[in-house]
Amino acid sequence: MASTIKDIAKMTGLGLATISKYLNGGNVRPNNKRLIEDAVRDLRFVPNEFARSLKTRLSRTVGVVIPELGNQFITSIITTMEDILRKLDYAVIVCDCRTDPRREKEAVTFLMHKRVDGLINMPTDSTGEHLKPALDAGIPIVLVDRILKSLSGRVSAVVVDNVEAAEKATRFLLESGHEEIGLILGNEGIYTTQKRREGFLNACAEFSLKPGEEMIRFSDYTLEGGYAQMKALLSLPKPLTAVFVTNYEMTLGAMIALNEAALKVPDDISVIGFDKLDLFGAMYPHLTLVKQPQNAIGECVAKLLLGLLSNGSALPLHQIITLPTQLCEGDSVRKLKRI
Amino acid sequence: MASTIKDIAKMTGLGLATISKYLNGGNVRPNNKRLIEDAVRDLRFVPNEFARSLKTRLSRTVGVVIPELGNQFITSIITTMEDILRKLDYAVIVCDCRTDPRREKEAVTFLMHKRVDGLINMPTDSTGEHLKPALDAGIPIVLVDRILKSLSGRVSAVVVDNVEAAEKATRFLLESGHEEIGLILGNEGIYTTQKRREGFLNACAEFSLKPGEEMIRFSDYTLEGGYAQMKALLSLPKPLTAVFVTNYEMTLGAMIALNEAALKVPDDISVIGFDKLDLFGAMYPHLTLVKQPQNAIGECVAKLLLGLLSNGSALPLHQIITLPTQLCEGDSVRKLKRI
DNA sequence: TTGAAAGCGCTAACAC
DNA sequence: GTGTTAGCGCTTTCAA
Repeated sequence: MASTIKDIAKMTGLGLATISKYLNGGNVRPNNKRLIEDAVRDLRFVPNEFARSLKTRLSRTVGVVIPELGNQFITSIITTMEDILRKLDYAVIVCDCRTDPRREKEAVTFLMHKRVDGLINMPTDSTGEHLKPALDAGIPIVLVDRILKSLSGRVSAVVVDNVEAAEKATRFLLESGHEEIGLILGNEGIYTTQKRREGFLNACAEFSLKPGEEMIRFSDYTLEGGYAQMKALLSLPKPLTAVFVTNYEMTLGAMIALNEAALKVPDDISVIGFDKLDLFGAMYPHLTLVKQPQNAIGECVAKLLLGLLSNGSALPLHQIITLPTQLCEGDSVRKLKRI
Repeated sequence: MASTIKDIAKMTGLGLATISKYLNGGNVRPNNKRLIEDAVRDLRFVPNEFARSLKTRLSRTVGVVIPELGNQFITSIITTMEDILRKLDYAVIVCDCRTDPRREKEAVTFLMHKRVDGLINMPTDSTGEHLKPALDAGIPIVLVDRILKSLSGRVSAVVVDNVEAAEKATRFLLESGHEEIGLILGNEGIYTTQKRREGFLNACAEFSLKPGEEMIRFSDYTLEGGYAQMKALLSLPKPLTAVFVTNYEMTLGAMIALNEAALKVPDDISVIGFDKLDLFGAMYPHLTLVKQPQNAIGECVAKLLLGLLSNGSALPLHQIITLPTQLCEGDSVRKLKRI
């Protein structure tokens, strides 16, 4: 049987309140402090979180709802967040909703039943409907990588500047003289997809270019998807001189498709990829790529939520943090003309 | 303020016990059942898990301790488990210990403080020291993909038949006439690495072959690692005719290295990879590979734990479940001789 | 600074 | 089948 503060009270002769106070960082007489510490050690006392939670109504637990665990961007963010949160004694409950809005809604309900103190969500459902119950219950929410207009001002969010990222990458290709540029995007309708598409089109417009719809491929942010769409791009009547792939998995897939087609990068085709500089930077040719600050994103999300959680009953000041991306130049883009 | 069963008692005129009983699946008079159901709906009653846990000493939560989130084998298993467990109302707390035994031990302590009902662990520490406290506390444990001899009989485990898997793959290469076979393994000292190495050597011995140490490369189960070790293998004085890569990420890395070296599979070199049939099966050439039953592993783990959890106070019957792998033949192995 | 006492919301004897 | 009651182990007034 595990020991309780009652046992400590008995052992030290002190009252429950004193012990509880000390355990929660309050001031007690040095002598009593020693007494309690000794008893805690001797009895191997560990506070019962159930009782504590029942009283405080706080679980020291946060829920994370994501579309898919098997994605390096998502897992790297979770790893960072989890690290920070666990250090502060917050447990992280992960719910993979498999890009299914119904499952996503269920996950939110589930986490509310588990009485999480806060919610982190990379939304699949773009209506934000699934978060309403949590919002009504006053549970602080931080969105990751995606913004939900319908929830504006009621949740915090951390995103990167997707439009600028795509503009920079596309502009780099255009300035190198490329005009036949393929674009491989994620799921249509998703925030990042829209923004990256927007950035791509912006840059093209700057150069008075209007890429055909067949050059802009929607996919699903998976390796298989990137592979398939790259194949599709290669089978286009008018050959591309360059391609911009907008996440890590799809970049990998696209590279595999290029290798299979025996196309040399950048001689036969130029490529700009996404994320995992350490990896793509180690390969030859070094891939030119858009690098998202994944660690910073995870940190921001964790700290934003922590801020909201410690905010007490004061009404939360929700913010949207936009982080910059970096265009890391490698050797995968051929200069078709002098810049 | 959330409603409680007291509110339901007031509203229905029933006693607390009746309501609690009904809520936990007990029998009540049909009329009262209706009464309670109506009240639950009207009051939007949700049982307070804190109070329930305090009383039952059960958290309906399980902890998962893994070496790394960014690994497809691990995340696919977690996804499957999480799905099954959540359906039964178990929350899954994930702790990524980054292949660090110290962090792993901390994770176990953390999860015990959170009072998880059970523990799932893909151990980094091969002594099993980190699990002792949980074992002493009587927390059911299921090991994934690795066995800890020191904990024999005190924990359950789900593994695949790694020796046989490596034997089959290696034998396939040998029977095709290959004699210069490279092997890319995971971290030295890890269970799966040892077993797969053993299987490889077994098969070689059957053919009276003793591969040089330089052909057996230890790595770390990452894409980067597979890439680097493939490069190393390619720089060996005596060229290989085949290579066997023992996980998904390293297979991907090895393929990239081969592509960079402009080596054609299987003409220049034969390859047997690991996992993700859907992916490697879509690529050309179709990779011949060892396929682990990832979903079945996740299912077994979840069900094994569930079994232990519902076992009540009866002393648990721990078992080791060994699942078979499959050798899926593609076009990536060249026949050097008629079989 | 300390201690007594109330109570968080639920479950589970136990008596009816 | 139902209701009364006594906790589970903690925090937190409040008075000393």
